[in-house]
Amino acid sequence: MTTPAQGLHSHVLATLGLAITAGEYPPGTVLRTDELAQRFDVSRTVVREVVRVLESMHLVESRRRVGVTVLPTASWNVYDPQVIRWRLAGADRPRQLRSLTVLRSAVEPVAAGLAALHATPEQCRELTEQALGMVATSRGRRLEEYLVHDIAFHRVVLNASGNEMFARLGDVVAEVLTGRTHHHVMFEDPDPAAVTLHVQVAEAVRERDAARAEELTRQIAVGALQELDVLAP
Amino acid sequence: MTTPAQGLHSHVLATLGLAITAGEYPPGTVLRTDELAQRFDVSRTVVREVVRVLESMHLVESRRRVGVTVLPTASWNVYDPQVIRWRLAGADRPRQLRSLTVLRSAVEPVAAGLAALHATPEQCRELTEQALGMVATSRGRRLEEYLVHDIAFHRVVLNASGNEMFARLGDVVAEVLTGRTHHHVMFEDPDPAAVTLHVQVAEAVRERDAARAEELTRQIAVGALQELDVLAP
DNA sequence: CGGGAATGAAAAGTACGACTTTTACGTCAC
DNA sequence: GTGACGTAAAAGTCGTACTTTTCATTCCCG
Repeated sequence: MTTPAQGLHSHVLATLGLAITAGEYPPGTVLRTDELAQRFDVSRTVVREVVRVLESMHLVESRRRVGVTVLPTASWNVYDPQVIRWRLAGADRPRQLRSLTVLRSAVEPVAAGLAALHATPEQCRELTEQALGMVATSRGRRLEEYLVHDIAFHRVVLNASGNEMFARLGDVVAEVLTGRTHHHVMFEDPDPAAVTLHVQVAEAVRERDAARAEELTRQIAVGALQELDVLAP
Repeated sequence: MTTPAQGLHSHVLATLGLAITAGEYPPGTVLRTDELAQRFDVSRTVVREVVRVLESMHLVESRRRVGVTVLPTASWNVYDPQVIRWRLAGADRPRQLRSLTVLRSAVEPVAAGLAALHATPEQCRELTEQALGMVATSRGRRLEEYLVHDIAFHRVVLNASGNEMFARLGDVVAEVLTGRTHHHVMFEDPDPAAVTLHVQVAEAVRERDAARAEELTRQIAVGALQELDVLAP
């Protein structure tokens, strides 16, 4: 249960962050720093630093004479990669996967369209390479290898879009894809239609066909959403 | 230069965060906690807590025997509202506005489509009300009032989408709209076409016409992007 | 002359204790 | 019942002492 931790701070932060995002402390719950220090057997100094970080993620709010109050989900920094990781590791992983997939379905098509306009030759090459890698590993239960190419592919698209906000979603997409793959108990091979679409996106980007790249990526997104509906209706 | 600050921590955090995001410390710059403590005339405790928060935003990295290293822009948590605010207040505000507007153009149409499916009657009412408010204040240089309605409108759409990730972009949109309005020196009235589109989006959502809501919102987004191109080509 | 191990020191990490400041809450007078 | 007031609880701040990690220099041996 308790992570090894290379540093007291990390350990306490991970434990508390996970517990809060998992809903173990309902919103409104108040924690006291002294109590936490005692519970984790660390100094108040360490606890205070952890609380400050949690506060910057809007998971908690610290007020004098009251204590550290757990905030409602609505105010959490749900874009913080750390928060995303905690939530994906916790109880409402399905809900979280759905939210993130919907976000992907909005962002990635537009990113692909922009990538078609801005991708460097190097990025085009990389894109094609990853797409081919997906093809090569799409049969014979080589899901782990497939996943690597899939993640790399989407990361290149997001980076090539030239938009910094899109680029930073690379980690999120990686988490989603990883979560999805590992959640399906990894038996079936990936959808052949999806594989083909990825190859076509690489083509469209190489040919600078923004509209086509966008539309194809939208189809990939639709597929991902449908897959979710099948899994958790 | 130094913010008033109700709390030493907030003050130091705001000052340092702003300085770093403004690029005053190029990536690779190392700061030492003792030095910072001296500079701000606070204890090392306070500085350490600030550094921990900055670290959680991936603005800096703290390593033993080395110090606190400023990280390159690519690793910053650009979705952190605090980081967004700092950057919008700083030097590369134009770049930042553009990035965020592109993000909006990807997200809001999809959100509007979902809103058409999920909006409660109360949300529909609110949407119509804000759209009408925009119409009422769109003439006679009542830009401040117009802005309030505009922000409220987009916030309702994002919330009504039922997707938590979208909902949390409400603050971002608010910042973008505010920044845009205040940056145009506030003389001209808003584009009448945009006003009409907002009214129509409200209609489409009320009538549960997802495709139309999405398409209309896409047009709003296109308008916003063009506006940017005119301002900063 | 080169490379690897021992050594030293610099800076962050952790701990503790004392003190300050804010503020929720209960009390008492009106 | 309402409002002023005092109390105490908890976070905020500080200073200091100590530990741990790790970079860099040096020195020894091959």
